[in-house]
Amino acid sequence: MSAESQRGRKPRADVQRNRAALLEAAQRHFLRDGVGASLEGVAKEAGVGPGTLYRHFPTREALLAAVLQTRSAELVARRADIAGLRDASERLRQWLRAMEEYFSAFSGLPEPLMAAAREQEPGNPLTLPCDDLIATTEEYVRAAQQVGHARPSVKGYDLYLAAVWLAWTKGTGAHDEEALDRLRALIERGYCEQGGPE
Amino acid sequence: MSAESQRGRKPRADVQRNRAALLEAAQRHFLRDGVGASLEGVAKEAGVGPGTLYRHFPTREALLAAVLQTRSAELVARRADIAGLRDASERLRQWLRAMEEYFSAFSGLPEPLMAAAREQEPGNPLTLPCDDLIATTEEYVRAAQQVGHARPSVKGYDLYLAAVWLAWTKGTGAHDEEALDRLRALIERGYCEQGGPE
DNA sequence: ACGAAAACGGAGGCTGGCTCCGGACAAGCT
DNA sequence: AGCTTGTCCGGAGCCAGCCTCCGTTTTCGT
Repeated sequence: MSAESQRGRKPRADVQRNRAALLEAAQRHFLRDGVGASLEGVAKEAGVGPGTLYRHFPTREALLAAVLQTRSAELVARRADIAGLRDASERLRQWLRAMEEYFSAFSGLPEPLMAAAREQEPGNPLTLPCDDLIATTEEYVRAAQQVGHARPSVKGYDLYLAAVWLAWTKGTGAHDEEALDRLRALIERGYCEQGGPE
Repeated sequence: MSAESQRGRKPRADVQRNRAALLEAAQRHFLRDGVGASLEGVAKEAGVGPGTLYRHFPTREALLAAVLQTRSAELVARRADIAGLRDASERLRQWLRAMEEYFSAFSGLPEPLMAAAREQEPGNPLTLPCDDLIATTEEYVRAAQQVGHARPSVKGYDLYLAAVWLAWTKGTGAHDEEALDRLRALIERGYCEQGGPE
């Protein structure tokens, strides 16, 4: 645990303080203005200069990944809830909903998510967490397939993309909840074995 | 037809020339750099100043809408081809493909498309053409429903959103053609009546 | 050919991203 | 405590792109 923090010299106090302040300010700005929020504004609100921000987080994606890391507690909580469900198909459905909500945290989040999924070399700090989510989705899909509730041709990646889509539509397009429900139903009929949920 | 061009005074020659040059330059830039291309660059390539560009097209969306208008010949050609098909479900399928390809013309096009679908007041120049496409989709959907090839609960708007999604995924995410095919199949199973295309 | 109306176009203000380096400051040693 | 050293801070500054305003130029009608 603390073995890593002792490697090399020592962790300076102001570094941790600034990092925490930046993360908090960034989260607030992302919540209010979306992922395109002004980084200068974030730095100002955190009480540091732009240089400090860019040293801690060289790119917007790096900052975003760190903030998302902070919020990942949501997802692990959801996974715990999901584990209690009996039906594998219900677990898959709830997992997709959990991802969709997670991706809806900040307006404009789906774009960098897609960009991260594209890159093979992890120059993008979002790539690793995304691959992790895709792998998790794949597990849920496999379980649902084994009980005959998901078509064999469906991949975890497909449903991950579908979750990103729903989040994107929610944030970008019509905020019509009816339309979103129809879209979710459409996706579900698309991956379920003949006949769908009913 | 020409009644409008004679109303008031007359259309100046340089206006038409500049407008045409702007449209051509804009199309080239959008093709190369996506919809976020530098408008200053467009103006420079068209051989006019920024002021001229903004007088002709007050916003980026207005320019985009005009360029898209230019390209709509594609779509009407596709509609003519589609009209020759026997099966209503095949017509719907082809129409969705046609929209998907049309929306893939410029990288980043899906975002303004979604933004346009959201607004009710047509301050956005893209809103009208989009509503037109949605209405057309609705027609194809109705026809497919009447021969029992599409579920009654599906709306034209849903499949329009799906087409935008596919274009977005193609442009933004993995360029994996296999994955796109799986996504298309998923959508299709989602809107078809029990059993899907096979 | 001339005058008025319309259009041009570039200078310039503004915002936000990103860099670079002189100065400050914390950690450890004596 | 005081010093040394290396890290870290932070703002001045540069660049790119958006958009506007107004003096100048072009065009059309007579």
